[in-house]
Amino acid sequence: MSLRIRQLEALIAVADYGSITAAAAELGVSQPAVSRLLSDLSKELGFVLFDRKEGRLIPTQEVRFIQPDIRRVLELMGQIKIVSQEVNKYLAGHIKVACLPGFATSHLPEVVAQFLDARPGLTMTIEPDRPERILEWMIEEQYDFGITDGFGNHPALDSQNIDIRTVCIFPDKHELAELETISPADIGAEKIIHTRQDSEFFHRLSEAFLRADVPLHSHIEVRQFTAACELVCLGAGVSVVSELDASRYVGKGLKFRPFTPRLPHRISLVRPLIKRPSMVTLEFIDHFAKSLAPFTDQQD
Amino acid sequence: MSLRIRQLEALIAVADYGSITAAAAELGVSQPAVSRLLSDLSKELGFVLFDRKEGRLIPTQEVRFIQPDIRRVLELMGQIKIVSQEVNKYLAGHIKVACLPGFATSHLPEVVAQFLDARPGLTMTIEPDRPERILEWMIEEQYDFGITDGFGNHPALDSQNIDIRTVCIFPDKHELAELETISPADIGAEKIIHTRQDSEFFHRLSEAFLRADVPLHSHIEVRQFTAACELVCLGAGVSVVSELDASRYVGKGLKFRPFTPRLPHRISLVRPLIKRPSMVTLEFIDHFAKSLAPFTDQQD
DNA sequence: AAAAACAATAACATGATGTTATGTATGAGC
DNA sequence: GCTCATACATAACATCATGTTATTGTTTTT
Repeated sequence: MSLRIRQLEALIAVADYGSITAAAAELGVSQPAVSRLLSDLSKELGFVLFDRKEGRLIPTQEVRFIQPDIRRVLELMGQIKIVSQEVNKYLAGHIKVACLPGFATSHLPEVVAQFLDARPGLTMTIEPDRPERILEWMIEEQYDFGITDGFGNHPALDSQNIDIRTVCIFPDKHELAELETISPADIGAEKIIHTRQDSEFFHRLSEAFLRADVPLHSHIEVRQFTAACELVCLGAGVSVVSELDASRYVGKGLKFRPFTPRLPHRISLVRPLIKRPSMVTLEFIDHFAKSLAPFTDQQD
Repeated sequence: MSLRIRQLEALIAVADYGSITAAAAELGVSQPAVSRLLSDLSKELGFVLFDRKEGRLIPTQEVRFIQPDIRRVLELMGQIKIVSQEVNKYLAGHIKVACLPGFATSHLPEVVAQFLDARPGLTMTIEPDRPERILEWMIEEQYDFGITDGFGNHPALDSQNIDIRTVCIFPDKHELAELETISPADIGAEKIIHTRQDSEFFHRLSEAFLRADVPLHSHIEVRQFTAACELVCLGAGVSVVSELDASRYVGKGLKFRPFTPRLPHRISLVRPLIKRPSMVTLEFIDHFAKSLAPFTDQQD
């Protein structure tokens, strides 16, 4: 038995309009077309579909019994069409993003919210974790897009590096505010809050101090720039962090100035090479990269 | 845009089997048929459906996004087919029955239960009410089948009368048990429990007493035979009721013997004439009529 | 590098679904 | 009860969807 969508549409239209002619008009086809759709359907189902009563066609009990299911089918078909078109317009779908914990709480939410706002059918998953896990996930193609620390290259990944400007942050009333830019020598006497000793960024920072022949008074070690910002606000010391994080704390207890030498903080936007990305994923990656533009000098 | 069921079936089959060839085998068609169904669908939807990975076809994000809806549609279509076939075998559907309150609690439930047992998809509504309302409902075609007191005829109704044998009931230990049949003279001294004075059955009963020149000692007036049975069990008197009801109380405190003269209790099985009945409704009416056979002498 | 498996394309048959033209039944009005 | 208007069914045919087989092109495996 082969029930066809068209037959079901005809059935419902006739049930709703009470006449084959009216149903045909509604469906935008000729009356005989509907006539035959119904007679075919009736033959296939094996029972009478309508009774005439005072000129109107009334569905039989049997039809009434299957009508709800039929309506659901038609409704779902319509929904599939709509959703497909939206997917097509890059509006619907689902994107899984893995990122560093810092991004999950500070910059990413706004970007995501804005992106989703314009795309009603779209949903996203944001999963924060350590850089190594993020790379693993990307290689295993568990996620569509990853935001992590700068790294070299991987044959299975398409990565795009972005260098975020870093700045020196200090408490609101600190006299460092009088300087245009801040160098290691300017903060040689300060208590320094910095990222983990084994991090690539701390390595470059201490190297800069070394070259300037300035001691680096390590005071507190944190994992995230955000934590450094909080501590600086509380007057615990000064730090060098990405402008991305610093700018969010302006007016909340800290100020910042450019740091020299430039020690850009490199992050990588990563996606699996093998897995063909959906259109909307590529759009989102692009959108995210653009959101970082105000904090970059150059891009590669 | 015209999504066709066949295309969706092909999509799901390929997604499930990971290969066009396997999907074609599953669908029972040739490989090129599936190939083209997919390429057509892809064109209509406007996005790529599958990626190759290690020889397997993996659905794209877009497809994964609409896959649940598609599966539901196919599932529902299957269900519609099955239900239609069951309706066809008189197994599924819905029947609305209106009946006298007496039937709703005593005889009808067993008949309905047995009927439904053999027809898993079938459901029923049982609505008890007064005879006049039942007729109204039938004329308004609100119900498929009515069980009511005997009545003449109505141009809008198809009715079938059934005469149920009536018997005299009395408490278990009553000496009436020694008689083969019971006549008005035998119970002239008893307290009589009977239906309402304005009921047709009471009219005929009192007429029988009158002809036998026996006084009828009206003791309690009830609306239903069942109530009379309960009262007789409690020793409140004797009564004449349909054998249908009496037989249900045997061993529960009463006995019965045939009553002479015969005062058959006439009930009518009614259905709307205009409304074409479903197959299963006709089956049920027939089934119900047969269930009354043990309690009838003749039928008309 | 060759063989095997798989998918795409072409050419064609058939069925589903549309059309127009026409016949038939049914309700409304006289 | 007759006639007309309306609605539905049927017939003949056009077109598109969907199937087939034959063949070619691509991957995967050996």
